[in-house]
Amino acid sequence: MNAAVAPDTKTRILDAAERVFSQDGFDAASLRSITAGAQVNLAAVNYHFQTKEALFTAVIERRVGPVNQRRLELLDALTGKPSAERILEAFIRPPLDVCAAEPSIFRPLMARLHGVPRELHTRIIEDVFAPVFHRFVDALEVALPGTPRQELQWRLFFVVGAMSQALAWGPIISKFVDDGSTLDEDEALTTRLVSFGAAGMKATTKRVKH
Amino acid sequence: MNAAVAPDTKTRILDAAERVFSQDGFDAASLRSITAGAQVNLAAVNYHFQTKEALFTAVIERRVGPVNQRRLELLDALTGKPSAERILEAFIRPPLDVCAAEPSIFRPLMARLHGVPRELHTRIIEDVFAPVFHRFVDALEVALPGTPRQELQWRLFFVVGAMSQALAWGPIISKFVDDGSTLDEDEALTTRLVSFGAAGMKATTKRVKH
DNA sequence: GTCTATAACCGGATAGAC
DNA sequence: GTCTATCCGGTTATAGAC
Repeated sequence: MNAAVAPDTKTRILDAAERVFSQDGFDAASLRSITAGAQVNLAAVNYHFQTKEALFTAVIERRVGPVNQRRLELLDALTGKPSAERILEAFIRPPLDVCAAEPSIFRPLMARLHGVPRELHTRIIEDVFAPVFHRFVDALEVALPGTPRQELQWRLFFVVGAMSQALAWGPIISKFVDDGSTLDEDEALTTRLVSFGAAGMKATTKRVKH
Repeated sequence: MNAAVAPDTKTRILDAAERVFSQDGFDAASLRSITAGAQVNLAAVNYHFQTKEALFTAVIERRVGPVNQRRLELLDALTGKPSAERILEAFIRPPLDVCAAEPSIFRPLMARLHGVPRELHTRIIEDVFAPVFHRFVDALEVALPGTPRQELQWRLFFVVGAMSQALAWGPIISKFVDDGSTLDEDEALTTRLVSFGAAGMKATTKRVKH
């Protein structure tokens, strides 16, 4: 009922922190620029979040939870014996939808989360992401019988990497892609990732020369 | 002839910087920890490299050049009408070989380079990596006729992401992979990436529901 | 070329008033 | 809950001796 009232201090800090962490990364971001953006006092962040690390964790958790929940919803909605394509789409679409909503923020934020792990990220990834990851591996095991589970795990990891790469470098990818398409955003990228990833998932491993 | 003499100041700084940047990232790394590791004075780094950014660039360039040169050598050595597998192997093997040589340093360093772009990285990537990238797209265009060049560019980008992901998270990937294989390092990872990437390259794009 | 010393500044965190 | 003021340590970069 109450339409978009002015957000409270804690929310304003989270919003501003999201912007600044996304743009500068954890180390280069300063609490001062965050509090300036949130138009709150520097001390407020310590009152509400204690430390910079805890603030970062809060920023990530606010976004990562819903994405993973949506992934599982889409996965559970698949009926029959779903193909690798449809399983991957359930995995890929939720984060890309969020990124499409506000690219300048969520794209680098997601890409950073999947980038080089800091102890900070690791806990979040392990606790929140690992269960979802394994649910999708389970589904892929049904869709692609005969492929060792371990292989499917590696390949799903590769898909995460491909997605993360597209998010991170999307804005300047035109430097590499010839035609004018700055960034076939949203739907085209999802399609590309799904068809690439599904094909990779189905690969028949050949021995490379040894 | 002269067997491994003590490296000079400039080289010691580069070596130490490589370690520290790799471990902490550009922002969190401090010149003080670098000069401590190199056992040189703080001012030496400014004398030899002027700024922290220039030092970082020098660190990257020292490693990235040889890797790309080796990539092109392997590509040129392919005879006949090489398959996507062999082309991708020429692309993937050189960086993975370097990473295998000293995993704790080069894995995160390479992964950081391909991570979220800072203005800093962007120039290096554009100048040094883009020409190599296009050479490989050329080769893939011959190997996979009928696939639009633009599509091949996106997919090679995805391969870079998969590789980068494997490098970045390799050390803790055992949290996700069920069996004990902490890290099928080196050869097995190359094989996995080549077969996954080649299959993805050959994907026939299907329309995702719209 | 390499050092010491220091400039000039910015970082996170906190104490204590209101 | 929110502010002001401040502590204290760390940062890059440079000036100038040797």
